[in-house]
Amino acid sequence: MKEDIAGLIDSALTRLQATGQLSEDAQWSVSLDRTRDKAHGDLASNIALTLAKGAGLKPRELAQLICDALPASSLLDRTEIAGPGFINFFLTAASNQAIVATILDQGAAFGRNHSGQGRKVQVEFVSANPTGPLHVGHGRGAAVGDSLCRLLQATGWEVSSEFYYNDAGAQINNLALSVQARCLGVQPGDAAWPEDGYRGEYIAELAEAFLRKETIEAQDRVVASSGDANNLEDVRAFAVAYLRREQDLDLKAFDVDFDVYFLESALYESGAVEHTVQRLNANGHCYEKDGAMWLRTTDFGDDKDRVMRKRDGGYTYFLPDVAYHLNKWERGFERVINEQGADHHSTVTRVRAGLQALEQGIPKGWPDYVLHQMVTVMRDGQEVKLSKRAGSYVTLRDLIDEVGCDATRYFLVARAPNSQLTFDIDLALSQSNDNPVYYIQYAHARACSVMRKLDEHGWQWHPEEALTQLDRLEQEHETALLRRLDRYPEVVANAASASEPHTLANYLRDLASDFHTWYNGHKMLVDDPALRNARVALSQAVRQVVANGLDLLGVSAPTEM
RNA sequence: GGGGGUAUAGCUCAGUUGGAUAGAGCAACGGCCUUCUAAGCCGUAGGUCGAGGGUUCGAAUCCUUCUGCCCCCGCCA
Repeated sequence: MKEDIAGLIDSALTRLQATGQLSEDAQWSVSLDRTRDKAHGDLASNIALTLAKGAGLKPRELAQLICDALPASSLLDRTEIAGPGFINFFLTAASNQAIVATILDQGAAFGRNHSGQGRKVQVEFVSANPTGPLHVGHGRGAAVGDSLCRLLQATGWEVSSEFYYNDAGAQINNLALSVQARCLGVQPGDAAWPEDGYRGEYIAELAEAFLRKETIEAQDRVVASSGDANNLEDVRAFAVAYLRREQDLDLKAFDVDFDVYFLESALYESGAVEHTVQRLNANGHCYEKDGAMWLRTTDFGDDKDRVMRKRDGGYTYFLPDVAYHLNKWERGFERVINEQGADHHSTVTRVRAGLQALEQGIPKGWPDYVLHQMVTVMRDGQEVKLSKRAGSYVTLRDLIDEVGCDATRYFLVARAPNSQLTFDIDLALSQSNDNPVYYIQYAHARACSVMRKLDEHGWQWHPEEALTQLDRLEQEHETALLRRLDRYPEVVANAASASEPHTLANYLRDLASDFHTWYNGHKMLVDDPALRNARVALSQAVRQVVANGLDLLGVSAPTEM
């Protein structure tokens, strides 16, 4: 639709060039905006404003010339020149109504496109180390990352989702020591409790399971406990498997899964870390200082150089990070999106710098990052800071158990990643019009309910006939709804390319609102068969778009509530 | 001190990538259920878009300075 109108403007301008009213070397790219105010028509262009100066004309005069030169089109009802020189386009009712046919025809495919052209993209998200249950921040990462995957898939990319975790570093050692202490009856606060030990209740549960010699099956491993608390290696292996399984279950309850689980330890085993060091060294970007080996990341935009190999001979996390991303590049992902908490933002420049230092032809701004800000959980107007099991933070599981998967996902994905998020438990729980999740789902359920009622009346809906009767959709509320539906493909495309799933959440809320307004004001199941057919068709089109959109957010679309 | 993010209605937040009179929801107030689900709808009220300067036909949006809040600045991840 938009392209069609843009094409008309284009030919008008070319015509003006031919008649000499516009200079031969004038250049333009037609921008068309959907209008905010329906008094301004359906689409508006500022083309006359941008070209007026070069043409030596007043914007409104040029606008008039363009309008006069527009080719005739059945799409266009009329044009108006408004304000400083905008051209407003009023579409014919028929061209607005046609969207219903498109939606019913394309069904679940409506809104999807092929702009990704099957190119490979990887989305890495959550990537929590197995040292405890997932917290709300991981939940935000999971909701945003998973929705991003769905959006990229919907726009023609070949998507691989990945979870990276460290199963061997200092934090894991700390975990093992904490579990071991619990096994030996030592509690947080005791003199023998390890420094910086994990104090949560789950450590005690883990210790008990270890002593009971349980066998743990996680997504990527099976580990049987030896029950020997003196063997720290046994404890470590068991603890990692135990917490991996717990995180798996949390993610499953959140309806999120991953194509690949990638272990940091694998980078050591395969020699990738060593290879990366050699490569950086060979390129002359390293130096020794204070007994450590440094990478001169300042050569690549970092604000200070970074240690790669510690004084004790071990590597910092930075080096495996670089090796890991090199590995991603070698796997052929021309696009990689890392979804992480904003507290990791300092790694962005560092990793990119490390990749540049490899001199492998990796693009400067690669990979992409989506960083989400902190989540605050509120209940009864008070900030909730702790969960009993985790000790120091609110777990994702707490939220899912309390408000459900749908509401949790929606709330965590409905805000711009880059803004701090307040998760209001009372709001997420409320089954009222306060709650946008139910508001949107209710729109879907209502449309389904209409079909059931239709059946109860003994009526049939005739889709093919309906498509010839769409001209009966002439109410103002119906026009608004049609215009809204028409926007959906652009919303999906934009949410995917800008990595902003929240814009889709907002759209769905607006769509639901338009639908409820219409539903409340106009009866669908009227006696007039043509009108009834047309309205049911519109209702079904809305149902389809709501279902398609919710699916991209990972939220269910119930048929009744 | 340095870096990043952010600041929009009393509250939670949008704002179609620079467009026309800045929008929703909640909270407040007033209406609508013998009619397809009231988990809904309609109306009223609410603003110096943190502050100053700049860029241009046009700025909440871009640049700059300042202020507040959040995050990071480890040979932890």
